[in-house]
Amino acid sequence: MTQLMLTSTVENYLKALLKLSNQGENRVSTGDLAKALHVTPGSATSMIKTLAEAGLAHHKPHYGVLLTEKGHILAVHVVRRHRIIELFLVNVLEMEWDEVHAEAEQLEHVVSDEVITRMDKLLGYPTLDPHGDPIPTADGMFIERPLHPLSQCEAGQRVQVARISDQNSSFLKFAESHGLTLGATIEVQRRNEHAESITLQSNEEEITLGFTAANRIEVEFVK
Amino acid sequence: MTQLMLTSTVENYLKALLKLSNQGENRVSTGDLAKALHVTPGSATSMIKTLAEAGLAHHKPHYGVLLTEKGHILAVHVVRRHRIIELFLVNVLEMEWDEVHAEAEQLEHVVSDEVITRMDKLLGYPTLDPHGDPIPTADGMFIERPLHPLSQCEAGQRVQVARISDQNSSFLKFAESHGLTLGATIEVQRRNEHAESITLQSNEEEITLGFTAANRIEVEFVK
DNA sequence: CACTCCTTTTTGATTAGTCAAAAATTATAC
DNA sequence: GTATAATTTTTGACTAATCAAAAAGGAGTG
Repeated sequence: MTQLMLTSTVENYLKALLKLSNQGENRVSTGDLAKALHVTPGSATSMIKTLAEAGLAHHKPHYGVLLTEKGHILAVHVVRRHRIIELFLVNVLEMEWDEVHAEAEQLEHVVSDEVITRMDKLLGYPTLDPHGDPIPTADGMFIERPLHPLSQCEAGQRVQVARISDQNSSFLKFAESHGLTLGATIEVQRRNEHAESITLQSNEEEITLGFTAANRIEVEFVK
Repeated sequence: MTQLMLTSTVENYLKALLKLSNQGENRVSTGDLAKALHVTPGSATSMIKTLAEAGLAHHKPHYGVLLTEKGHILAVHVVRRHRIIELFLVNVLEMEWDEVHAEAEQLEHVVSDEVITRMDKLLGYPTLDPHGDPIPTADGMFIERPLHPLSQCEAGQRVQVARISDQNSSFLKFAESHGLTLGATIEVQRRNEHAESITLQSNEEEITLGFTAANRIEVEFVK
């Protein structure tokens, strides 16, 4: 149980582990972790061992990694900082929603709890960040909404955009320019299973998205 | 002229060099630099060589260091970021003036120009930070005011506190608790050259400061 | 079971920044 | 002007994080 500095690097590994363990089965493979962080598998292995020694992750060699409770709590707090900062940059500093991710990625590692507390207060204790992602509470709770990936919606369905979980600035710009912003109401015109695409009516215009793109947009049904 | 990453470490060396070259004669000694940054002289020497190779400092071995124009510009920009952040933390996030220095010390290395520009605008293009230090303009100009160290004021003089250039939180708390805040008007009661102290009337109370403490407080004369 | 393929781990090297301690240089004192 | 003190530089070693490439492990196919 060696004591470990919570460097930016360590925090980024924790965040990636949290994200990856929530999609698909729980255990995270070294390869997936390495890809998510743009490092070689060897680098990932060595950091995994470091995290395990510090009691932040369980590691069964050749099988997979998983955060411990301690590691999970730390990771959630990094996510909380990130999302509060994003919302702060948009609501207070009036930055564009597509440029705040990169900025928050830097700030999340250096901003103190004191500052996060004050931002949270100034923002009125928000529950969602500018992309519709839930902001964990100060004691580490996520409030998840029952949302549906746009890629799985049927023709004729009227839905409301609730979350765009892509951090790529150009995708966000594209979405916005076609009326796909949080809260916008759109209607699914048709699906094409062979083309793996879905066509929407949004903002007086028709737009077709591939399933993978549509998968990154989550919606609520509108009756 | 090796290209150099502007890491936090490098920026801190540049900032320290800027500060030290403005007090006393221009050249900065390795020892003073090391002390300012709490590193050993050997560490300072090695970073000085790195800075010199990158064209950010001139180094004459065993004599001293000095920033080049390029290094100077970079250093001033770090100071600008620091002071805008400090003011932002006090004015927008309502933090205490004594706790913002440490926070800004971290943030100054990661906040983007975009964010600084927006903070600057939101604050109304300020010229002074919460401690009365001038904020350099975006093109690197300092607007210095003609101030006088409190330690050199004569008995009977009425003065206004204009700058408290100490980054130590407990000193700032102490000053504030005795009415020594920016803009406060105080009167010098007497000096004692042997005791190296100066006694002031401030806020209905009398307070005596040693010359070194009083030296960190700068004032304007009030007629 | 044996062979291949893919993934993971290990090994050895590299870089930035640091320290401790030895060596070199400059400054001070008598 | 030589000895001593103080400062600066050099040297060698260490840590965190990384990569490239070699070695080891596991899974699937026949």
